[in-house]
Amino acid sequence: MGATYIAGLNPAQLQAVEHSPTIPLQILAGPGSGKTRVLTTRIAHLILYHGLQPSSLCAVTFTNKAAGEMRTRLEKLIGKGKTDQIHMGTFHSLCARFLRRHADKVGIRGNFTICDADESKKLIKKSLKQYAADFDAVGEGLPDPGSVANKISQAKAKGLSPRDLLKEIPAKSLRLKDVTARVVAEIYGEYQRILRKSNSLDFDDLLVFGVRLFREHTDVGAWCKHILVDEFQDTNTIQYELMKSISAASKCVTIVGDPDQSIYGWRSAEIENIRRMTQDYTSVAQVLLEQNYRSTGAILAASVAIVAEDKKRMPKTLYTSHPSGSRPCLYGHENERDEGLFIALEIKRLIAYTGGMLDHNDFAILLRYNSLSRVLERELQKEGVPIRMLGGRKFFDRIEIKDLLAYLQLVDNPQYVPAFVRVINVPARAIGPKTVEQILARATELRISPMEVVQRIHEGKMPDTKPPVKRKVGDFVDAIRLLRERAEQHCSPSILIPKLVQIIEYEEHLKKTHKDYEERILNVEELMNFAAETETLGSGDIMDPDAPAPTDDPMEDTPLRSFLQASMLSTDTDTAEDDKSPKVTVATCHAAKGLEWPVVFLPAVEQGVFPASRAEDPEEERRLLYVACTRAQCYLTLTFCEKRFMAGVEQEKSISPFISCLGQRQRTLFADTIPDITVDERELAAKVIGRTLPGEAEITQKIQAFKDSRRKKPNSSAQSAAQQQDRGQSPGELPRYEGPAVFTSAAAALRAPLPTSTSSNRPPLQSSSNQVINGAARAHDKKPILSSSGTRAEIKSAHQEVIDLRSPSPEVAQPPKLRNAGKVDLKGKTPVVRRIAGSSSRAGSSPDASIDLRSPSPDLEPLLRPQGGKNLQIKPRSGPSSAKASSSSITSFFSPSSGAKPVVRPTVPIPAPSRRIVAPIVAKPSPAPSAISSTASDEAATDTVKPGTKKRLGMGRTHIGYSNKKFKAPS
DNA sequence: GCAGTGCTCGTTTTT
DNA sequence: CGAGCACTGC
Repeated sequence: MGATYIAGLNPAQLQAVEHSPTIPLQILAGPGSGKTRVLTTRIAHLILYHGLQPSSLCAVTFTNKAAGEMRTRLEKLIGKGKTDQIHMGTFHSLCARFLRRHADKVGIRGNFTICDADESKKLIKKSLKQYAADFDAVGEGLPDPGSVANKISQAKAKGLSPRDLLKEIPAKSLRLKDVTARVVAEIYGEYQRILRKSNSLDFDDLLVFGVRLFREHTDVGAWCKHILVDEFQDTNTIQYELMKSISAASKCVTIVGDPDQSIYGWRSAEIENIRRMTQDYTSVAQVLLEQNYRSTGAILAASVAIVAEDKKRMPKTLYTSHPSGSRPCLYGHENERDEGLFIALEIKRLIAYTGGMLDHNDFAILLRYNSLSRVLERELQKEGVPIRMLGGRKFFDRIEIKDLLAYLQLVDNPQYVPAFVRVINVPARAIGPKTVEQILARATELRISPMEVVQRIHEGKMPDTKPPVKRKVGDFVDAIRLLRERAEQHCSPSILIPKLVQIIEYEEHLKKTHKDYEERILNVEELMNFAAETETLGSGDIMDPDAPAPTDDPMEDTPLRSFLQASMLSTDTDTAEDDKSPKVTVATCHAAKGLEWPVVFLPAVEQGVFPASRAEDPEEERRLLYVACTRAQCYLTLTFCEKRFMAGVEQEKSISPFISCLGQRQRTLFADTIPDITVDERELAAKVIGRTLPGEAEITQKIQAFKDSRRKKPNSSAQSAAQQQDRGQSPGELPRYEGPAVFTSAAAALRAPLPTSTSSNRPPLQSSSNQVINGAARAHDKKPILSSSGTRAEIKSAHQEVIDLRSPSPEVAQPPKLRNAGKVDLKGKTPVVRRIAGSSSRAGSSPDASIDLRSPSPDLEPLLRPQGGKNLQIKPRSGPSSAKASSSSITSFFSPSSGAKPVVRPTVPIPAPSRRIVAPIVAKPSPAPSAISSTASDEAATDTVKPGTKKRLGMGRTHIGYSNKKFKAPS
């Protein structure tokens, strides 16, 4: 069939798209293999070719952002009209949507409030206090409410009730573990009762009640003819159950997943679900997408080498059609400030050396956890590199936002106790904790909501209350009542919020209670913007395709209710950003899932961070590092420090075991110099990301400008000392790290044990055609890297080198224009002012950070014309330990459980590499021991691609421009 | 009842 | 180092 939407798919992708709609399908897709494209194309195919009604399809994504992405792409394929009819969203948002409409069927009310994690933690904390005696009895203090909340959440994720939990605990045991478990079970029960009384569901409840709804009322899900689930490796048990119950009628499911990218075990995700599915559904077919279109060969090779160290992992094969490119860079620094500065300078350098082909949007810095961003933010800010923080709920977690939302929640659902408690005394109404307790007690006693209690007090129907309370409560009750009337008339939140702010005089309250009230008022305005957005976008992903026509039923959806739901279910990652100027993305590795950037930095690749010191599953941490590495298209840089401040204490750090366990292969996989951006290198990068380079003249000029800008800053210590004094500064101020062209001690230590070429930035083997990277390969040599003794001298001397190259920081030289300049506290306190969001996926207007948006088709170009020229039949590869790896059946991909169902494999020949590199990517002893400062091997490296280009530009390896001092080999 | 000060504590990842 | 916490004095 010549359908245009199918054009450009490779055979495996085509297989997945065209696979029979009636046979359950698993698409096992490696990173960058075009899974989102396959998924959307399959949806289009189901509609356009098989004639399924859009409204009979259900597409589930892991985040709202991903849903938005999918929506954008589908609109291009099948138009907005059809796209809007598809039931699309996260499991949570889908459940919320159906529960609103069928609330009565599961014993709740349609105006239920979604209780966020913060409020549920508060509720749990309160309940917990009653159990102090139980813990006293075993000589312990109270456990952390957060951990209790976690345990409850885990129970729900597995579909366990409080009673189920109690069953597993030995009665009357006094072991701490059992006492805790018992208390958790009891609190769980009590917590649920409170939620019910509040007409509220927490995040997990959305799924629990969702399953109940679809399971017990099969008519509710009867519309569903096919359900497609993305990121299936990250689904937990209850989500799996949900998928099952939604597909109960049709039994038609398509899932996409990658076991290697399973990084949500801590949230009870079960990779096992992939295997379970093959048992629960009949004749499950499986298609593997192994062709990577995202990254260069060198990046993919290093990434796969990392994840392949997981011994329990099912080996598999990945291909890339891109050339090898620069090896990922592995770089050590003395401390995190150097690290941050290094990254800032590298970003500038790469922008200059690509002649502006790359802008700030093309860079990402991925962190193991958020707190690592502090120093980084500061360093980048100092260097004038603009950043955006991606992810988290920062915006919706701000006090001023929570306050206003609580009011609105109370307006919509007067039973919701957490909101009542939060705002009954905001602004201050002289109703302190004690009074609140009395009101709550009263409510319990009378079996009414606390809101009802104050209403009665206000109306004088509640005799024995102190007179002052009655007076104070008046405004509050009136405000809520007024807003409720408006809300019921479908008044939009963008009108309700200003009204609310005005009635309760919220701005005055902010001015009185917060120093930074200006910022907070801006946030309030931002909330109004968000409300307006939610309305115009038809409430985004929570839109209901077959919503009934508006009626006067008070339980029907109001704009306010949609708005509240959107607020609770969206992170600021998926809300649009107003400032569109290019910025470097800073995100956690988790938040980076599914995204890609031309350049990725990975700071703090250290023991205790990767894996995180309290991580439970080290293999999951390894996969996380793999996920992070595979986000990069052209350049990947891992950095680590010798020392890092953690918890206010300076700690000695060593490189991550996930890297050091690679042993000698580390040297072939990673470079310890930054990539030399030659003409060829630039062209390669341009090709990989599907862009065109500016003319050489322009590039040369940009490079010159960059060099000039660096030169202005003092480079040698003597010079800098002089300049420093010229400015009247005292010497001995913070030294400034001037150039990544120098090795710090840690990097030197990396080199030390074995002499190796540091100047060639290319892997020993390279090919401009397809490469095969076989995950089954394993390193046999496992020498620890930093432990080698006798290298101290080298460390020292290299270290010395660094110090010499530093120059003092001219504090005056602040970067000219910073994001939010003026509002930002330059001392580095919370620089977050307004909603700092991710790319505007919903609007689809911002090109950054979204797969393929940037370069829709060129990415897939190689698919059509495999460089090798010939289509080779895929065969099990032979070679060291790789035989099993490439065997291609369902049984080999997963645990070889015997009960495996028939397998459908691509029967079409898959374009295979014309030249293969079979891993292990050769642990050849590296050629030139003396190569540390060798230009010769440098030349050799570039020459392999295209000779002569280098001279033209006249740059050596150390050219980098940060420093005129050439690095010398330690003698 | 409230606001300010000192203290402590602990720092993973998110729908 | 920073954000939340409890305690204190008004």
